[in-house]
Amino acid sequence: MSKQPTILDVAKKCGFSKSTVSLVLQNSTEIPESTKAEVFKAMEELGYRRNRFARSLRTRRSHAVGIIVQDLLNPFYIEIVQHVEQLLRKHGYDLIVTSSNTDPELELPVIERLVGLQVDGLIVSTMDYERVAPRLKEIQEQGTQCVIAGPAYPGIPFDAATIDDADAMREAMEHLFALGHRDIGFIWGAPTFQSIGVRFEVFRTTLERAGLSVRNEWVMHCGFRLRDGYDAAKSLLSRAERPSAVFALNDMLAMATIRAARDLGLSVPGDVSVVGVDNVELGSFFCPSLTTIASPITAYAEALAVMTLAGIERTDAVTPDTLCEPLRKGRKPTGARRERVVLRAGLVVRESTGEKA
Amino acid sequence: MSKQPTILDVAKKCGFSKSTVSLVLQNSTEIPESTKAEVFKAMEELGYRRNRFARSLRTRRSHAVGIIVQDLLNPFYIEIVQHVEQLLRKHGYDLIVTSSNTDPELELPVIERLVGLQVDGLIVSTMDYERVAPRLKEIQEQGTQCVIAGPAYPGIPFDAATIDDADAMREAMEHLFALGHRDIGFIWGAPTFQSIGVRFEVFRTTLERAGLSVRNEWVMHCGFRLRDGYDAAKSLLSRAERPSAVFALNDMLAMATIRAARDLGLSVPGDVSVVGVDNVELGSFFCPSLTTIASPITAYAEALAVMTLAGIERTDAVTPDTLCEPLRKGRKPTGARRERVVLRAGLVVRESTGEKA
DNA sequence: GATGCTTTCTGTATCGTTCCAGTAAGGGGG
DNA sequence: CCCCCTTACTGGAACGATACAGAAAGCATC
Repeated sequence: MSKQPTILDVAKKCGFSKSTVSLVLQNSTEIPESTKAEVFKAMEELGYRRNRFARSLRTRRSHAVGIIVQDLLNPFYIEIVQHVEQLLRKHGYDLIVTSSNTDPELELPVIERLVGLQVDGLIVSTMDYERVAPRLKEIQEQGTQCVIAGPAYPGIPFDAATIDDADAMREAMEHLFALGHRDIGFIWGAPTFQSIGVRFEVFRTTLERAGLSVRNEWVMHCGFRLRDGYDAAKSLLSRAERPSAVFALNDMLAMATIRAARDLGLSVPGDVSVVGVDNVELGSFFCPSLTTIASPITAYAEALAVMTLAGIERTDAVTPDTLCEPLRKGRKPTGARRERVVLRAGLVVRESTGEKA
Repeated sequence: MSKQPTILDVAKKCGFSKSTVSLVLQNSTEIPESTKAEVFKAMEELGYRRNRFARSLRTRRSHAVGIIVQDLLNPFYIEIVQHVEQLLRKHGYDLIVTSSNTDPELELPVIERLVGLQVDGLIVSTMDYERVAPRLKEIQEQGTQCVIAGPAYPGIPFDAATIDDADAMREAMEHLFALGHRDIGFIWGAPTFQSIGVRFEVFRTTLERAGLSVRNEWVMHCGFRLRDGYDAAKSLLSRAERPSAVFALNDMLAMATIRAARDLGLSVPGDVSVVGVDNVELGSFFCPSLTTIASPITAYAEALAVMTLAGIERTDAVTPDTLCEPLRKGRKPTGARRERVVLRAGLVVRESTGEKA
């Protein structure tokens, strides 16, 4: 277990001072190529590896970004995470992935864990904005860029990327109406989650505009896990009067709903039509495949990554090695002004919706 | 953006020296409770947070463990990750989750990233053991505990946890034989992945013991993604002569296979029976639900976590604050002797297998 | 009252970087 | 020849914690 070489060892080996080696490491323009080559050669020969702790201690930058999502078992979030990770890595940042596991109580503890890891940026997808916001604000004031992934009030003090699926929701409702459905149920997760509220509002207003109204006994609250969706759907669909179509808050819940219908001897879409949200890949392989609301995941992830990086670089006028030219361009240091990106979702019609029997 | 307080600030505030404050932070037994209380109070009032970089620089410990899995879109790995994470956190370690995304070429780069983060331990699920082993050995020699998650040759120089599904495979084959199946196909992922080789050997020998033999045109090689499985299954099942049952290397591939069968107008299990591996939760909600080989995920994750922690603590006779009593107990510092945990899998019969038509 | 042993606490060196002020060498201009 | 500027490099002080040797006080022992 031999000791790792340090820049001092490298310096001795190549005959320069440790300051010079450090400058080479930072890719400083003050160092001529010939010197860099010699230093790199020495590093190579010694198997030198930069010590991240020392660097971070000195620079107060970890070059890591944390993301907290609601449920890693939902492929939707995995896809986002993977895209964000790729983009961040291109700019020299690592992504640390965490999840609250659909438990609102865990959100703050998980955020604390990431703060403990001293990330430079934080991407937060929360189920309970009101609860985490005060702490996030503190964190942001301490110099850590915070970005909200998900619905955001107009005036919030964070950069945010939002998927606006109101139009897609309306489109989905029109789609169901066109197929003859009038009796539509709604299966949703924890009521605190803001975007759900938005979706439910669209659900209500669209129904009302069509001369219908929400039937409360067809609105099921449940958790976000498959089991929760299954139980909720089963109890919804075994009612004496049951809806002919069901809106599920995400594709996982939609699949569970279909399974529940099948277990009750109902066919999908013959007896019940089901619409999901997220367009996870598995939904197109499910039998029947899911009609769902598709979000522009790549663009969403990109927005999150870019805002995070921009925020980190902005608050950081000091260290030149963290500078990312492509990001700097076109961005004035707006200071308190917050960025807001809104992306539109669309409807994908597949097998799980059909004409009312 | 005020500066974070340091132990020096805390020391000044409560009138002790920074050494004392540090000892309190390390929960040293040398400090009386009364003093600890005073110090904690000062910390509280200042909003002190321990600086991880400084600590890690000094102690050469990051209190972080890295895990690299093959595919985060496969819930099997997510479940493992979640369990491992919980256990590690109980002992004060963070888990950093990464994935090679089923690309063997990415395994080494991802490992390098984790090394760059200076994790104390590394849990590796590799698709190509031969390729990563030399590097892992180096890493281990530098003092980072490496644990292999997955198949492992008897003499390998790493701790390892393995799921032995040979018996379950045989059981599954017997199950298919009992249902009248003689023509069985095999859909597998990248051929380098060691456990697949094991499974295929069991497949072959079981067939041969039943007086049958492997038909090469029914053995499909494909990647691990849903799309790959779908394409492979479609081409397999559209052969003039097709198998009446198909073994898929994991549940994702099994679901894709079922979808492919359906798209070819074949019913499952009417025309084709399908067996998967992993027992992911979604498999029981799929229509038809999956017959699959179930691994003891919790025990597996626990084995991985415990071996990782034990290895970290073992190589680390110095710092008392990393000591974990429950782990130390019953473990002698065996030095070079490597731990090996083997867990047995079992068959879960559900709807996707049935009598041969 | 000198000695030794705890218990409780402290001063200082150290971890491996980066930052900053500054130096030495070389060249050009007056 | 002196001055100034640029280029290439360097020494030493941080960063915020832990490690270690040792000090001071209290008490028991002989």
